[in-house]
Amino acid sequence: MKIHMLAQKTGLNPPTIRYYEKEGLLDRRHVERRDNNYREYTEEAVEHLLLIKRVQAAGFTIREIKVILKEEDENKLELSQAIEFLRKKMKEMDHRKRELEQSQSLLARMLDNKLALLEKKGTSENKPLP
Amino acid sequence: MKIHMLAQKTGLNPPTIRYYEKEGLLDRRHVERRDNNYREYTEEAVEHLLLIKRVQAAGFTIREIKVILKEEDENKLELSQAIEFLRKKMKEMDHRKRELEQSQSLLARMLDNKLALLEKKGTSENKPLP
DNA sequence: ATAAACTATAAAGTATACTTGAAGGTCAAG
DNA sequence: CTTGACCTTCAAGTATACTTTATAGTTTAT
Repeated sequence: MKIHMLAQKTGLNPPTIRYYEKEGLLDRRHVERRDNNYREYTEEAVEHLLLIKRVQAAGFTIREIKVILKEEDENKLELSQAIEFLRKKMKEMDHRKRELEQSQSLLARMLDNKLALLEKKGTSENKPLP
Repeated sequence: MKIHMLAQKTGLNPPTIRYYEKEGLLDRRHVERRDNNYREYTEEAVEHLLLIKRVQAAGFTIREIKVILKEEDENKLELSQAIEFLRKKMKEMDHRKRELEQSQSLLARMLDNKLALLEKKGTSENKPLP
């Protein structure tokens, strides 16, 4: 499929996809060139980009994603490094999750405070959401 | 206390603290000027900055933090807006948490795969972490 | 009293992750 | 065979969140 189609299927736009390729996030499993120099994408590319979106939303940088998603070259040293990296990242994600939870309860308290304030200021027009 | 002290207590550095002030994240509750034009920080500033760090780690931008942490001006309209904003953000955080969890199980699978690969390639020198 | 350490401002620089713009090649339809 | 919708590359622009640099005033220690 061509870049426009892939863009539609992934919710990204063409320049972003080209940018990801330039940054090394796509390889021969996902894209090749046709005679006219147009990029031709595989179905695998769709999954790959959706995965990138998810991992990125979880707080990874593009360079980090590149490290964890790159095609395994079966090199033992790099494999060990990738494993170490993944372990480290899992810990970081635990940490981030805890921070997220703490911030969430913080926001909940702030929300309560503000709701109480609103109550106090104008009881009549106060309409809490259903 | 002066900026250097606050920096030590919060793990930020002075330029960052000045930057936050410039961006409107600190107000009269946290900082004032002395005769020599030096900033004088309150103890409240320490808590405030630590809170900013936490909320930021949870994925908020500085502008968003500014909105949720700014001193309540007791204006009903802004209050309602802040409440709406907080509700929206809580939902976003739920979403981010789910994505984090999904990414985590994804990474766990990848880790398993890589560990299996490592097994296959060289059983002798393979030392899984304790 | 003078050097070292700390403070101030303003402006420029950096990194990340894109987005936009310019200038041109390709292709399908009328 | 040209128009319009795509495709290409490369360079420059944007937003966020700082960091660094330059220049200068203030305080503290010897």
